[in-house]
Amino acid sequence: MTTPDFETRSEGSEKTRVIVAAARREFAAKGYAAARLDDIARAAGVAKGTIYLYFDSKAALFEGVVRGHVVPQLEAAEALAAAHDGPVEDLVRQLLRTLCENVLETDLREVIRLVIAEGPNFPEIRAFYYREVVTRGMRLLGGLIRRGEERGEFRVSGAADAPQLVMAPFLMAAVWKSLFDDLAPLDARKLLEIHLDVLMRGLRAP
Amino acid sequence: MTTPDFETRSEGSEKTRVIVAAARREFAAKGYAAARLDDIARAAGVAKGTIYLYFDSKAALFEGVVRGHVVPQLEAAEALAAAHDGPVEDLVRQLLRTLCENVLETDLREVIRLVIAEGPNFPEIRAFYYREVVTRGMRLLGGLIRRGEERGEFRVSGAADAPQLVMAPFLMAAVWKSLFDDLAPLDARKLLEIHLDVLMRGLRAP
Amino acid sequence: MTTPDFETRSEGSEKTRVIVAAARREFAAKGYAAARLDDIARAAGVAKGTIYLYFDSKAALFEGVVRGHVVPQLEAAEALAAAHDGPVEDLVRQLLRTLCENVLETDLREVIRLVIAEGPNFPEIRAFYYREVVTRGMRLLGGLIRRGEERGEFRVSGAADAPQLVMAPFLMAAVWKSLFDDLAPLDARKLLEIHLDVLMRGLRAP
Amino acid sequence: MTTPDFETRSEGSEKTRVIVAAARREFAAKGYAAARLDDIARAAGVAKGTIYLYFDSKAALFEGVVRGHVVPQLEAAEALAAAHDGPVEDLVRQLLRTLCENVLETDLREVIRLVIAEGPNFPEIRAFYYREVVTRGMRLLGGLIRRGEERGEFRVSGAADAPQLVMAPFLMAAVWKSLFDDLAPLDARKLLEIHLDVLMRGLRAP
DNA sequence: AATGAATGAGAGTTCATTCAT
DNA sequence: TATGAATGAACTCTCATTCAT
Repeated sequence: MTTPDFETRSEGSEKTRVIVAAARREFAAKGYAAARLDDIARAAGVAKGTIYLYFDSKAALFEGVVRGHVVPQLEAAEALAAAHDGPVEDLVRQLLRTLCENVLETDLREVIRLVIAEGPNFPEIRAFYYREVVTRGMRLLGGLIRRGEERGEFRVSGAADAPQLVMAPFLMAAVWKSLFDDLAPLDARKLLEIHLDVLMRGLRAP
Repeated sequence: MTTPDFETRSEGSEKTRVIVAAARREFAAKGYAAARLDDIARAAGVAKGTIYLYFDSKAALFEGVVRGHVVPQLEAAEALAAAHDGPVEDLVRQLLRTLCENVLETDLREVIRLVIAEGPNFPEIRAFYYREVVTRGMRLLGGLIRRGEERGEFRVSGAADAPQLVMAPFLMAAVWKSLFDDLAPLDARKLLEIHLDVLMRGLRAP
Repeated sequence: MTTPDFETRSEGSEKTRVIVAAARREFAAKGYAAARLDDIARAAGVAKGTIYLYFDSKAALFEGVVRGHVVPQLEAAEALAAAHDGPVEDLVRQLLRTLCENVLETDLREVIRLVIAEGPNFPEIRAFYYREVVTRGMRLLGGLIRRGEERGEFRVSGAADAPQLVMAPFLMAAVWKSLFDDLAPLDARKLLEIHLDVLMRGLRAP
Repeated sequence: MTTPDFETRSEGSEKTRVIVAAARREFAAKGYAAARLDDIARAAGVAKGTIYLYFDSKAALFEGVVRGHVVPQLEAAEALAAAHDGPVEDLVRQLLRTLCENVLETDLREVIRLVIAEGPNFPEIRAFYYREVVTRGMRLLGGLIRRGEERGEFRVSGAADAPQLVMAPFLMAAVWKSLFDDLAPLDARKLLEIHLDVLMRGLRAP
């Protein structure tokens, strides 16, 4: 009757994964409110009632979607950073390129839009996302900038306290591709390359 | 089914303005689907049916919200740019500061979040926003960067073709404040100042 | 505040007639429930509120429609019968022909359909119609058949007690033309002529 | 939006039959527009939403009512005619008596009134009724009259082309009983007997 | 007398959730 | 574990009626 705990849920069964994947597609396509459990069930190839064996509610399913797909990306980034040795610039470039490939150019970017869209209605998702994604991401990037300053690669600017600036064009690209790509396709890689060029020149020690 | 034209709607009557303002607050707080016309009517101090004297449907009301409040900001920016004479850097700084004050620090920033959130469900709003806001904004900024290059202020980089980079931290701040400000308040002005410092250093001619 | 009485209402003013005529068209086209006062007002060239100066309610307006247009037909028939001297058959033929021309082939036949359609919801209309139209019509026809029997034109059958039989094809034609005329046009005159031939042969004394 | 096909709907399930029966009663009592789905659901002993599992809309439910209950009557009549051998007069008398018993004296006669009342608003119902009921009925009766003429029972009159005349008193009785039976009860059998007497005398060969 | 903006009760429809099988 | 028929609360939208002007 109760919902299996998070581990069970997100890694337990193949069926869970199928449902979450179907839910991600429907939520991304219609938004939280307009997505129908009927459609999610059909897309997942299960009966509607079955979803309730794995998730307490539509809201819990939505949480499952957000939880299940973003954190791994960040963990990969953290691992990359930990392993890296050498110029910070190279690492930052590599991180953004990887994210571009794995997120911007897949439907994971829609999960970002969903968090933006539904955040105010889902305090727990907002808090989870802030805690598990935003904080960790900002800490990672802030640390890299500081490392660059210490290595003498970068001049000392306020940027270590504003790591959002590194990610801002990434967010811009995600939003653009979600909203306007049919009206004006965006070459996200190119945008990010120009961003990195300008940013690095702006950060570099004289 | 169709929306009365923009002039009629947004400037027609005091009542229209009251309804749109109430709708903006409700949509911002709950999102399009979860906002209830009952609440909008109550907040506007009119009866539910009255809304339908001014708007054909909930969707049309939402369009009214988006249409009515964003374009004027952009027009102000265009006017500022047209009137400006002198270093481009100063103008760009002034534009972002003005937008920060008028949008980021008011509930207009919620309209941006609403467009992101509901865009996929409202092709007309998406198209309108792209046409009237995004295109015009990008054209304005791209033109400024090019002007800076011609004036010898900026080196020639690809940035004139990626004016999104100038606005990206603005978008980031808008999203952050909408989602996380209670968890981690963001000083948008400071973020934008650091952004401008780094950006200008990145753009400036050697 | 109160509604002017029936005389005032139905004969008092030109405006009343205009409203009732517009109402008849709308009720005939859409039925009572689906007809909108907005449309009736527009068709009558008056404001919606004006209708309420002449009629207490939508129901009262509907009553006005039924009252105002059927009784005169019957009175004309009664006058014709009173004035007639000669074979009953001729008179009956003339009556049906007149009704055909004045009712079946005008939109008055829609009023008949409206009474059938809405009767159960409007006890007063039903009672009025029964009292002022049906009873009088049946009395008239029953009297004519009896007169024919007395005159030796007709054999004595039960028909004087079933005057509905004379009118039944008239009702049939009214309904048919209202429902099926676009699918299968009915020549009401011809139908009535055959009816009269068969009927008279059936009634005639041997 | 579309209606599931006839077989599925009217014979599919017991539940369907229960809903349609309840709907018939409510529609007959109030008319299409004034009947409330709440009441239909309560009368059927199901929840309001359940109706939508079986019918796409109120209109589809109404179609179900009309479709489900009239055609079988006609089929019975056709079977009777096919099986009959002997004087046409006997068969016609028998047909009308059967219809009187099965339709006029049951609430099926209300379905007829509903078709008259709502036909103009339901083109599909009108077309269905014309095609499946009216046409077939007229063909059947016209054929019988012609058979009578060929057998020498009837003289050759135009009646074979006006089979509506046979049914007209039936329609009259249906309408009368629906509208006026509380004010002036009609003995439908008696009316039809007189009709048949007069009609047969009118049709018979000299 | 006439207007038409405003009202608000009421209806059809949807869909997350439940539960007997 | 899995199903899907059934539920009923909640929503948007309509429109007869009112009333200040």
